[in-house]
Amino acid sequence: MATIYEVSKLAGVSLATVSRVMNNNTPVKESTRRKVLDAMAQLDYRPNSIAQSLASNRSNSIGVLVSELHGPFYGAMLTGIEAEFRAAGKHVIITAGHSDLATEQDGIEFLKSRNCDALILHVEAVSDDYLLALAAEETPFVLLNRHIPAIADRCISLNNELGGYLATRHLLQQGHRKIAYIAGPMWKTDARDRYHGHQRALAEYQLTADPALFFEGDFRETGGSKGLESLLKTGKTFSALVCANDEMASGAITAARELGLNIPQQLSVMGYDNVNFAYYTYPKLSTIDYPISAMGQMAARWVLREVYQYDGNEVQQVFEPALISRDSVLAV
Amino acid sequence: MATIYEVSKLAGVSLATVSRVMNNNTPVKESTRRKVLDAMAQLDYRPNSIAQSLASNRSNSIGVLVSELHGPFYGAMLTGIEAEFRAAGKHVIITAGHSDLATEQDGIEFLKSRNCDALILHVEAVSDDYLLALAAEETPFVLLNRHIPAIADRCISLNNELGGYLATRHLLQQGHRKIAYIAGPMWKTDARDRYHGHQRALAEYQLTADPALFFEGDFRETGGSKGLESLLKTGKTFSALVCANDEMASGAITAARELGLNIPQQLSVMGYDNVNFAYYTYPKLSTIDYPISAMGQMAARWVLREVYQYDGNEVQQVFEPALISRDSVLAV
DNA sequence: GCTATAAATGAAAGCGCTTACATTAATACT
DNA sequence: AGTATTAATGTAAGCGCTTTCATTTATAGC
Repeated sequence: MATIYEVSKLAGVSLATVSRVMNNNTPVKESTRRKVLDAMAQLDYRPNSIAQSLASNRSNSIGVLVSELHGPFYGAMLTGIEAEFRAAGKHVIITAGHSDLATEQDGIEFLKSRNCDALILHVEAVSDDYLLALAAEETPFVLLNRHIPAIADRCISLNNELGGYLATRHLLQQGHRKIAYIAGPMWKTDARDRYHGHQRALAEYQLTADPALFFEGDFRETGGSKGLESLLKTGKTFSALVCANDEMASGAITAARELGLNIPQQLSVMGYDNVNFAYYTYPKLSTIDYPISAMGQMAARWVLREVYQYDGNEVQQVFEPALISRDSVLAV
Repeated sequence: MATIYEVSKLAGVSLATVSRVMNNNTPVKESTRRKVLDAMAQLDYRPNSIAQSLASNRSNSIGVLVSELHGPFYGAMLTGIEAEFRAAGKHVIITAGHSDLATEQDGIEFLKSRNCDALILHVEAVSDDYLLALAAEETPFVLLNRHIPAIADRCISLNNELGGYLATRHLLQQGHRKIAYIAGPMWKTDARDRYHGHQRALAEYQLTADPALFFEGDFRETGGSKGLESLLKTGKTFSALVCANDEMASGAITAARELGLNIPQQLSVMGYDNVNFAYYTYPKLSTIDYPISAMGQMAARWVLREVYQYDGNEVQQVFEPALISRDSVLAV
């Protein structure tokens, strides 16, 4: 592999000049540039990105930490991120945090140790304080799907409250009045926000959430099935169920089917996230769209702007969810 | 950030010695090692991985190219890969090829330019010749889900023929005799192999595939729905349908439902891949398990062995698919 | 044509490590 | 004790670039 030195020799210029035409950050006479470019082509020269990084103190790599690499949600997010960076010639180092405190912290350390120029974090287990401390360090980062007021400018998040509101309002508009709710773990902000939206929609209809029709799930399929069973056992009737995410909605639907409950005829169900498989369930799940891919892309843009001084596109920090009406909700 | 130089000064040893305790590739007296370790701890020293890479000509990074970052399939694969490398302190650079020739080639160039020590490729559009040429270059790589005889030692693939065989045999064992087939694009090896397996199973029952009951799909949902409609239009009857992947099976099931066909009572359906959502369909999809996560992990091991001289675990190159029997197939 | 200023280029010092080679310290053997 | 080995450590030359600062070359102004 040819080095910059050989290029400079062949072109009859100094190392510095070759470097200049590569980075074109300093004016170079057109004729000189030509010579250098020709020499590069002739030698099939490719700059050594490691050496560039060492000398410039820029790795051109961005660390991304997500909870899981698989699953419908994170894939979409990574797609948005990667596409944006690839176009900019930056590369993405990924790692998984598995929603576990130690693993997330390790992951962040790992990425820092790889000299990432910036980090995009989708962390759940790590505390606000930890992130605040991290913000005081030199590695810049953006938070996806998390809102910490003190560092709001580094947060890209969804208006979860609005999504919760939209889901329940949809049900109310379809005539439902007795609406059960299966929440996510209430220690998670997004779970709480979604529930608050639910309450707000109810309030608009002069209703309040019935504690008996509330179940705290775990955002996983079994949370939905167990939730539905538990809800049914209370003896309280309800004509609709909103689940705080699609996995739980799917679990609830499956459980309902096993109990001989017809969906949506006997029970309308709303999901949340609009994850890929929401389209594959039967009936097709009505849900709230979470524009996660766009949000990933926006996180990438944030980095491009703040870290690499790209200008252009404004960064949107708060995203709006949207109602996706499919077949799991019936008017009553 | 402290450098190796400061550590060496504090510990009262030379740079080389510090380097030695870091890499422990050369014996260092225990007392010296202690001093160095203490100094490191005291300074909160973290080696600069870029500098290490430049000096050692090893980037400790592995490039991974997959068709898509989202989707049920690749996520599982990435999980397997990342977990293995993370444990080894290597990091993974990912990029997407989108099953497109130019994008795949670009992606490979991109990864090479990032000084990856090795590449793990899941490529579809790029030709065998291209890969053969790549094999002649210096960057080592493994191919996932592709088999090229001339470089068989770098290929990790599934016995697709066996999977096709298992799917159809399952149907035959359940008493089905008229079996329709929706294939993937027949220019893809895996699509062809799966179909050959189908034929072999039929042959064992003294049957041959009826061309009228064959449809070439595209591995996507619409391929399944269009396939089923087309198959139905021929007027030929069939009691079972095997689809060359789960997406198409899901499309076929949805189309069937819209046409008032009961699954599995009136038509048994087999999928292929055992992708995450196969569990969320209704009825739950009987399918062929593709151990893609394990295969990703194995690709990582290949790299660890061949490139980083890890010993231990043998690398398994050909994987066996397995039948997953769920609810979309009924005995007749 | 000569100086003042601006534009283009070059020289060389790092960036923070690894590693071949040289040197010194420790151990073994007579 | 003195030499031969072996083990442990140090010295210093890179790895392939970027970038500051100095120098040279071109342009302008008189």
